[in-house]
Amino acid sequence: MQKLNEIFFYQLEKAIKSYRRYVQARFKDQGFGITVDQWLVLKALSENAKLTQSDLAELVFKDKASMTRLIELLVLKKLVQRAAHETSRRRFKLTVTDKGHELIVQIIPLIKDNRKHGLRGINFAELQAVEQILKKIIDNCTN
Amino acid sequence: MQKLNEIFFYQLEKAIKSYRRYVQARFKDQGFGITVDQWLVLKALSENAKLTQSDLAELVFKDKASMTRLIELLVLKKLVQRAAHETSRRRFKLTVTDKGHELIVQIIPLIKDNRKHGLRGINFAELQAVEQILKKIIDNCTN
DNA sequence: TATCGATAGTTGATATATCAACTATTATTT
DNA sequence: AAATAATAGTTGATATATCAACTATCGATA
Repeated sequence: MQKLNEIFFYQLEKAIKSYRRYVQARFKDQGFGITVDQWLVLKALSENAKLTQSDLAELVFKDKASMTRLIELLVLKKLVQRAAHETSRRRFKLTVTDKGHELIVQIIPLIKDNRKHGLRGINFAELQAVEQILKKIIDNCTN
Repeated sequence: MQKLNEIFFYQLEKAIKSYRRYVQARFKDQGFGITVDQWLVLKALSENAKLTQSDLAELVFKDKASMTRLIELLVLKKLVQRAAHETSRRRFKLTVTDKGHELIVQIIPLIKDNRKHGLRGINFAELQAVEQILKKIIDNCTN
């Protein structure tokens, strides 16, 4: 496997970081005052209101402490609301506010465009193939 | 391109983060008191002594300020030495110390094993194919 | 060679991530 | 039911990243 495996993970890192930077820069350009991670959490919450902070942490690969603070920021920005949970007093009920939903609607075209831009010149079959390999890597590293 | 492109970058992020965590955990287990980024910088320096701090920053996708501090840490750990540059008074001459070289020698088997582990079940052709696609993404996001 | 823009690196402020220790609550076991 | 384990989330300490403003030096050019 020669030298390729030496640079493979490097390229992997470079690809995702380039994409993140590109996305973050466009968020900023277009006046969306949130980070990529905040966006991911907001989106996840809007799709499933039952997610706990721990779930969200796992979802974006951070720990619970980081999630506490990330959500604090979303609340400060009035994009998410924290309220008492119906059944558990340990948990919180996290709800996307109207302002949050508005932001989602406004940002989605940009998100779609970002993906399109990042994947320009790559066809569906290729994408599928890469995804399978990414899954193998994830599996290798988490078991 | 259906839903796949929605999750593609997510998988990409998950793959590299899983790998990083795996590597960092093994560094810790085996008593190597450095971070993955510190390792990358150390390795790069050992292979090319002429690299400036700015070069190194670019190499590991950080800014110059971060690199200043990362190198401070490598110096504190006595793995790298900073000295006056022969020709330019703006630059520093960064040298891997004996202790640094020793660490490199000791850590390399682990590095190789990590790569092997992370890429288990993936053949060379697949790896090449993925790499081509990663290059496209990098190109798309940096131009 | 004097001027001026570019470059190498640092610093302080701020943002964010991570770890360990902790509280409060809920679930499980005996 | 009481004891214990597991879970959800927070906090403080620390590590690291990023940004903008800055100093010093170098290189190009007029």
